[in-house]
Amino acid sequence: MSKIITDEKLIEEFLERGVEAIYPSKDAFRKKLLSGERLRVYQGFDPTGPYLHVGHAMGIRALGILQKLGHEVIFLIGDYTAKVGDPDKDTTRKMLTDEEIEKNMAGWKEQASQLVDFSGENPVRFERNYKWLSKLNLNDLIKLMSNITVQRMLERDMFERRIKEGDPVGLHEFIYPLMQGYDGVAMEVDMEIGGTDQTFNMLCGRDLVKSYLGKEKFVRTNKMMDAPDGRTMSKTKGNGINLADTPEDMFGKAMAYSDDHIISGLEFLTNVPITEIKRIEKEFESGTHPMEHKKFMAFEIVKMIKGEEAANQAQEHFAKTVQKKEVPDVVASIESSIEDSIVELMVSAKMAESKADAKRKIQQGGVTLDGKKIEDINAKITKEMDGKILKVGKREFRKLVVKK
RNA sequence: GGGUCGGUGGCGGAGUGGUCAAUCGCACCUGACUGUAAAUCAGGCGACGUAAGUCUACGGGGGUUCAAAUCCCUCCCGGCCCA
Repeated sequence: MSKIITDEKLIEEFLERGVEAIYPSKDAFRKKLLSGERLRVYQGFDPTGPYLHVGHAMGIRALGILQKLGHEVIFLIGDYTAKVGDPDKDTTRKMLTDEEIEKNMAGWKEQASQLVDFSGENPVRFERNYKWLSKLNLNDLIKLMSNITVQRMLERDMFERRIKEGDPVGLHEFIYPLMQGYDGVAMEVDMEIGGTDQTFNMLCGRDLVKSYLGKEKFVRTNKMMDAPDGRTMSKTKGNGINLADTPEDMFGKAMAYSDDHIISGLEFLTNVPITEIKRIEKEFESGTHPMEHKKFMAFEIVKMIKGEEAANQAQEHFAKTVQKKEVPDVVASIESSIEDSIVELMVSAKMAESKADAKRKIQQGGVTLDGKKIEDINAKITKEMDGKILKVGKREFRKLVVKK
């Protein structure tokens, strides 16, 4: 059992950065953290997609702070709840099969381990809610349901809207908040962390913990960061900056944010001190070039997840390939033989989806060899091409290795 | 159980016998431009084929027809209303 630390700086960091609200209040939770009591905290993740993204990183990093403070941290995988599907804004989600869930879960530990520690003397623990939810019987369910009123469910604006517009609302969707809330009961937690989209579910759970265990479950809601395309970042849509992305991709995706996301990006997705961010915000207003700030943000995002060295490399890569349009330092090579067709080579190297796609790319002028456009869709590999760089689109580079 | 509407490409959603590989929007791809992988603009977007064309595809199966996503039969699935 590890010692509880009451480092005020870390505590303030936990209470402030990226936080929308803490229930019942920040002060109450600060007091709790300072009390020396060891708390059990968790965040749940539904395995609806294979990749965690930087939005999840906000919560995971918050868990990491509590881990450092010596508290007991649980990384909950909602393998059972994912089967029901959290009610979406306007659609009923389809239920996932076991295989899909297993597939999506693979690699999560690795992705999350960039921000929390799954080993050491106070390791973050994995749980799966299948363990307890699958055992609930009808009596248990009825008891659970008696804690929440239909009125409260219907109040949820998402349901309200769907009903008004004649969109279907599955009855099982009402059970979702109860199941999520029961997780907290089963694990006897003191706090749950989640995005603001989880507020309703988490507060239902707070009531359940109070009623079943007679104690307070604190709730921290995180502000939500948009994806670079301006929509909400989502595992299902796959539009986020993923924790499993290469540093180069992360950097590039971060640079795709519009300028007005820079400040919130710095606050939510990096470790840059809040005071520093305030300073940048001021500088921003006085008219420094946003590009520099955005690069700084991209750099810091990569640094937080992948480390400083990777961030440096990613930045260099971006400057080279995107800004100067040069060939990057490290290029994967592909083997080919003389007389192979370029088109087929592109397909086998996954630079095009099909031969038709490859031909289209050539016809549209998107394929170059050492900077020279390939015009002929029937072009064949020659021995002169050995060692040259084949480029497809803006950022696909392969070095040709021609076997004699 | 009764009535009714519907199941079309990754998604949304047109299309009701040939001119449909299927309007359009989103997503995606390529190009131009840009501080940016943003925005904008242009083009593309089933597969195979240099092409003519061929094949596969409009919930599943069967049928009518010279010809079906479109008509008929049947099965499966869903919405809404009534009981």
